[in-house]
Amino acid sequence: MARSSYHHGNLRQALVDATTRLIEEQGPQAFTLAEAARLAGVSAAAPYRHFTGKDDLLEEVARQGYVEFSERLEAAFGEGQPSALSAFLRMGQAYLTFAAERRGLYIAMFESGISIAGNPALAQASDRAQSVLLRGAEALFKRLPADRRPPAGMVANHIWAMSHGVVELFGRGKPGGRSPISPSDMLESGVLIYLRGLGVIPE
Amino acid sequence: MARSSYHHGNLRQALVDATTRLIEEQGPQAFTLAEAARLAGVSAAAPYRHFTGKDDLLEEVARQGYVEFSERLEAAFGEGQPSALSAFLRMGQAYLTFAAERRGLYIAMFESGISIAGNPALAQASDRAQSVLLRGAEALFKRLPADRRPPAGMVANHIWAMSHGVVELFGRGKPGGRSPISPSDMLESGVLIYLRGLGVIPE
DNA sequence: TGTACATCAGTGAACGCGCGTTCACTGATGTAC
DNA sequence: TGTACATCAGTGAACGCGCGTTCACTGATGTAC
Repeated sequence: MARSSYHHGNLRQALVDATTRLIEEQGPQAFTLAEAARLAGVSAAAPYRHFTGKDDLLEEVARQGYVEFSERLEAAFGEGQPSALSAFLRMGQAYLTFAAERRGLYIAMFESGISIAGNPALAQASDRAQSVLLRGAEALFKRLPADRRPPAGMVANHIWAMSHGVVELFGRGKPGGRSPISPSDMLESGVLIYLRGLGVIPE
Repeated sequence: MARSSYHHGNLRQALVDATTRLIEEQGPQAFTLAEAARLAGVSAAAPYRHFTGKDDLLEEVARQGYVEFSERLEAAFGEGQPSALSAFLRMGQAYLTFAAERRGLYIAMFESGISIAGNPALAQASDRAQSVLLRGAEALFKRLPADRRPPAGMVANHIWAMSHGVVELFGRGKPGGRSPISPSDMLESGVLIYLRGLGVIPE
C-alpha cells in the first residue's frame, strides 16, 4: 500500500482490489472513484489513466469476478469424479463459497446494476460462467437414456436460480435469518430434491 | 399531481409512490429525497414532516411492498382449491407477477440494502410474507402420511430461493437474456421438478 | 355563525459535503544513439 | 556507459452539481367558545 516511487506500479489492479474491498465492506453504494483512489493511495484524478470512468472500473471488477467464479466452478467440477452427481454438488458448494469468500466480487457481478451487454469482455466472462454450469448439467445426464434427458440449459438455469436465491435471501440472513439451517445445507438439500425430481437420483 | 392548496393532502403516500416510481424506472440508486419531493410537487424540506429521513421513507416503501406481496400471495393460494398443488403453483406465478408489476416495490424490498431488523413494522410485514409461503408449503403436505412430510420451512425456503433467483437472474434478462424460456415457465418447471423430488407429485 | 387562536404542513434559503471529471502540469521511466 | 528526449503515469487545483438536512418562517386548517 505504501508507495515509495512516483509511479504506483500496478495502480490498475490496486483500484480493482480497492473497489472490491469497498463493496464487500460497505455495500455497492459505498463505491466511489474518489474513495477507491484514496484506498490505493493515489489522487482522485489518477484512476482516469486506467479507466474511462466509474462504470468502467466497476465493470472490470465484475469481469474479474466472473473469471474467478468460472475458475472455481470448473475446479470444483473437475473431471466429474468420483461421479457426475458428487461433482455437481461440489460445484454448488463452490458457488456458495465464492459468494461468501469473494462477496465484493459477487455483489459487483449481480447486485451493482452494471450492464453486461455493453461490455464485450464482460459479456464473454459472463458467458464462460454460464457455460461451466451448463457443462456440469450435461455431464449429469450422460448416463441417462437419451429420451429421459432433460434439457441441460433449463437445468443449469434452475440450479443457478436456486443458488443465487439462497445466497441473496439466506446467505447473509435476511428473511430467514433465524433459519436453523445453513445456506450450504439449504442449497444441497434443495439441489438433491430437485435432482431426484429429474430422476437423476434414485428414490 | 397538481395541487391547488397549500397543503398537499396526502404527501406521505405521494412520497412513497414517487419513490416506488423512481426505483422502478431508474433503479435504487436513482432514489433521492430531493427527487421524490420534486415528483410529488413539493419542496425538498417537506418530506421531513412525514419521515425522519431518507432511510425511513425507503423502509416504508419496502414495508408497503411486503404487505401487498403478502396479500397477493394469499389471494393466489386462496383456499387451496382445486388442489393444494395447483394453488401452490398459482402462488409461484403470483410471486413473479408481483416482481414484474410492482418492480419498484420488489427492488426496494430485496435489492435496496435496507435493514429489516431495525424497523419493527417492516420486520412484521416481512414475517407475514414468510408465513404465507410457509402455510402454502404446509398445505401441500396435508395429505401425505406424517412420516413422509418434509419440513415445511425448508420447502418454503427452497421455493422462495428459486423464485427469487428466477426473478433476479432471468426476470429482466441478465445472464440468460437470450434464454428461450420465459421466467414464468422457468419457475413453474423448476417447482414441478422440485415437488416431484419431494414425492408430492407422482412420476 | 363568527371569531381567536393553536396546531399543523408546507416554504425557501442556506449549510457543508463529497462526488465525478477536466486540465495543465511534472516527475519518473525507458529507449535510441 | 552516458545523454537527450519522448512517453507515460502520476499530481493538485478547480469546476459545477446535487444531495441530505436544518431552520426560522408562513399560510391553511380545525377547534373552542
